[in-house]
Amino acid sequence: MLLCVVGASAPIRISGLLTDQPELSPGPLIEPMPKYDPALIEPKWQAWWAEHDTFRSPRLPAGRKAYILDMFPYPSGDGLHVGHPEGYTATDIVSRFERMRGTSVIHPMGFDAFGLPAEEHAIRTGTPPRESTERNIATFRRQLQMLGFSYDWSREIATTDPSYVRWTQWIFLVLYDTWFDREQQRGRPIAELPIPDVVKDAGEAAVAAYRDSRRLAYQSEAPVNWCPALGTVLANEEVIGGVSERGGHPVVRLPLRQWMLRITSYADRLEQELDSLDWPDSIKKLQRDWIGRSTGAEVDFFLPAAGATEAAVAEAYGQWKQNRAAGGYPEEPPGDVLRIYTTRPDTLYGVTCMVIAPEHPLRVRLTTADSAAAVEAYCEAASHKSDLDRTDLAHEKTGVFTGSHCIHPLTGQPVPIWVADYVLASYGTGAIMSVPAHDDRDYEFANTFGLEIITVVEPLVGESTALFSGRGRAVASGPYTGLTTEEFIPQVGADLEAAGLGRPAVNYKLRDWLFSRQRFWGEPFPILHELDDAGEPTGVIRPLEPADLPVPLPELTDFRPGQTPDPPLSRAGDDWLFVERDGKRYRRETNTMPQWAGSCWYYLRFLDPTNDERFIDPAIEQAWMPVDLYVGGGRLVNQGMILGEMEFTGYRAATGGWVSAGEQGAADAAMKIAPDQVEKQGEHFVLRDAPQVRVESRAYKMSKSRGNVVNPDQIVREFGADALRLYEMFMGPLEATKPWSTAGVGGVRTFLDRCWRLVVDENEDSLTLAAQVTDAEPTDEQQRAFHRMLAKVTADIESLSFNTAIAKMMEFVNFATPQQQRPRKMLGGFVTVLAAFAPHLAEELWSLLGFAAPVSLAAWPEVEACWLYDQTVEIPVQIQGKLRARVVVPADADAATIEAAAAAEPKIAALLAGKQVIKVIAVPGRMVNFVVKG
RNA sequence: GCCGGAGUGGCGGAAUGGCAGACGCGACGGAUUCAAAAUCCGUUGCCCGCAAGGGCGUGUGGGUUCAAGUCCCACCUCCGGCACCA
Repeated sequence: MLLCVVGASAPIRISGLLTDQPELSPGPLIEPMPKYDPALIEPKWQAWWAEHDTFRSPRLPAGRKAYILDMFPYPSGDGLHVGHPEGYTATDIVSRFERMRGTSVIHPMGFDAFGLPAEEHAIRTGTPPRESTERNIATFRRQLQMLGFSYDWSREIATTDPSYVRWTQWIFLVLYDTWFDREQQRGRPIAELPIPDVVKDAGEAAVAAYRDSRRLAYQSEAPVNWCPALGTVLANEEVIGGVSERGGHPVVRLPLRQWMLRITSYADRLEQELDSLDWPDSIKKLQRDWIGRSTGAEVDFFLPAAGATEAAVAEAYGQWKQNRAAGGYPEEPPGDVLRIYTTRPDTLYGVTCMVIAPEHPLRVRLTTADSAAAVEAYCEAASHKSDLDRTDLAHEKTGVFTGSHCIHPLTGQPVPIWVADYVLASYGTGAIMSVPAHDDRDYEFANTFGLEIITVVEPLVGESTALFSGRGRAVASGPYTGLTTEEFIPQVGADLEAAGLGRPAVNYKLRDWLFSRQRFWGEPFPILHELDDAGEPTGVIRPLEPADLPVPLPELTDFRPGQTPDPPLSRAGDDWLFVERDGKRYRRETNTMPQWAGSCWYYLRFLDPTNDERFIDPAIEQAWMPVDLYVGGGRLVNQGMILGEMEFTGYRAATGGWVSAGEQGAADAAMKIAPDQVEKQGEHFVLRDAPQVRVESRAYKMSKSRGNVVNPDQIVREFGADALRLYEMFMGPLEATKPWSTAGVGGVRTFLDRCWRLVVDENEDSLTLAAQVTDAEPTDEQQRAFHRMLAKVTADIESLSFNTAIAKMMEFVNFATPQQQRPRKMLGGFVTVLAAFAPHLAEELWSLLGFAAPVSLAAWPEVEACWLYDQTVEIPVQIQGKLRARVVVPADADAATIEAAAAAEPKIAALLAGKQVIKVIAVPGRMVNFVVKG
């Protein structure tokens, strides 16, 4: 330390800015800088931290550990907006705080870099997505570093890195090679799938097909939103009112071969595991609703041959029932039945029509010649509606009669079959029995089309109404009449099962995940399609070997979509597209994976980002997981948790498992948010209902309402990074939606200026410690002020209440500013606390005070409890609960003492005179209340 | 429609059932200055009052309690999520 002491109590001149260690010198001497100038000190300390690897985390934690994870940002071309640094600053404060308390902290950052915007940019400009993505990442990295976040940058990853893509593709291979064992409730290698004898007997192709039907990753024909004019497939959100959001072009729903993930296999297990998770009930409920488990029954309705006479129908129906009674209920619905799912099999006698989804496979067959034109027109129109349109708008019921009937399995009566888009093809069996008297939607439908309404349930109490969807007692229900709903459902379920006409069933709102996109900028699938001699696909699929990974993206010059929904990769050169293996010719899969394929496991790769052997070393994972703090989106938690879970299960299955069964509960919850402080905040905080959405929309509102984007670069230039960080934390609790106010940044900047002046004399020409900075011991008053501040800030960081922590630091500065003696020891302690929030300024002040850098790794001060309590306290005195006076009493005075002191207070004595005191409540150390009469 | 969450000064927001409005912004006053900026020190919920003092105040209406922003009931408003899942 190059200090030149001019006089005992004279200002201390500092000719070097830092310390006496030459290797720590920040480089060229900076001109005298008596004013707080973040533009100088912030880059200086960022460079220092980088040079000294200040925030590098160990490979394995030593002692207490904290995995502090941020939202995985998509590096958009616009760079960071002011919404981003909020969560990032919060986690950075905790990271710095924990580090200073000696915790092993891992706090990484990376980029979720696949995605649509880069591709659209490529289409517009011809720039390859990789180029623009790398440029955008560079901007993001620069901006994040500019804000002084204490990331371990040596762990930076991007989902687009070939070394990362490799493992994303590898995970897919594991999923492809895994089936879900319902009995054991876990994934197992496909080779262990028991093959039924009937399948075995049918030959190798049948066995392969059977396996394919059980794999966690499988192909299916799923409807997508195809916009011919834009030449692209659109997400549901991009389709509004049947036309594309951009351009207003018509959109059709058409089935395309897609890759799916069989998450529904996990529905029960996920729901059960929710019980064991230590999450707020509201979040659990959200999750539970999302899984949407419902129980009920499947029932088959007999479909007579078209045009058969009444007698022939009766005959065939009788035969069918006999066969069913003998052969039981078939796994898959045969062609002669319409299978429906209902949660209320007790309303079977109230069925007045059947309704199938427009996409129902039997639709064409069930449509009679007379009705064909109307049904076709209806379904054509429905295909132009996205799922969103069908559900979003006013639920006006539409539909059309197919012209045919089925036979009621209990009454033998014919029931008309309609097509209506309020029935979703993707749920249950895609067909329902309509019971207008006891279902809102069916009631509306029946009213719209003048269908019969038959009441078969009456409320247990009160009057019967035209529409009653509650539970009650059965009427007009044949042998079941008189049963309550609770008795009826199991009874009829058992009867239907015995008769082979139906069975109890469970359904989920949760759907299997669509895992493929017809896009360029995503991970290619490590899958080959076998071709025959004519070059046509044989339908045989061959996964690549792990050694073949990563499959790179081909070089394309034209990223534009084509006239058909063929993915851009199908236009790749032959050298990429066609592959030979074992003398057979293959064509690569040309779909790509969705953005979340890479982003759902980023938190694992951070722990072991350069591992070439595995996607993560199990020992490392076991040591660092679970994530201790995550401030980000609930939606991300949803999908992250569940996909993470699914991949984990697949992973364990594939590798023989390294997580013992007993530990699964804890390890499975990949995004589990563990530390106590989060629980204290409960749902208000980290586990907000859908914080990601809220954060995004907040940023949107901020920028929209102000008419321009608030750019962090500009704020940092004007006020400094420390001021921006502090502002984001100070304006309110973390979970609240806060409007951006540039004036508020000025307020916290003033606070930082005041911190600066506690240490530096601004009136001198050169950088000079303030004359008040001394080596004296702090006074008792100073000790009290400091330790109270310290205790509050420490507790507030633990509960993530940064706004009140900052308020307390401001109070401390307000206290310290007029102090004529400001002991170096006290200032050092304050700067240590400040370092978690405004690290650049803190480092600078720390050095100026003569301590060895970095304060970022200095020990967090211990709270000395003896300074937290006064000898005396001032307590309120109330009469009838109204504040009338205050008295000063010893802090440890008992109830009788303070009561006496209160009664003796002149004003109280005057008010009590002539009144009868009925009761006195005296709480030691808190208050006294007199209850009087008269 | 269903499920959450929230309503406190001009504004952002504090407040284990025990002094409502910490802290900051804004506003006002003072010191400093030739003057201003900056800085420092004050005042600042509303109403009545020269003052001492008093009254009213946490979306609305009830309730529990010696005591309610905080707990209970009903309602209003806003925000968020889910939403034709049979």
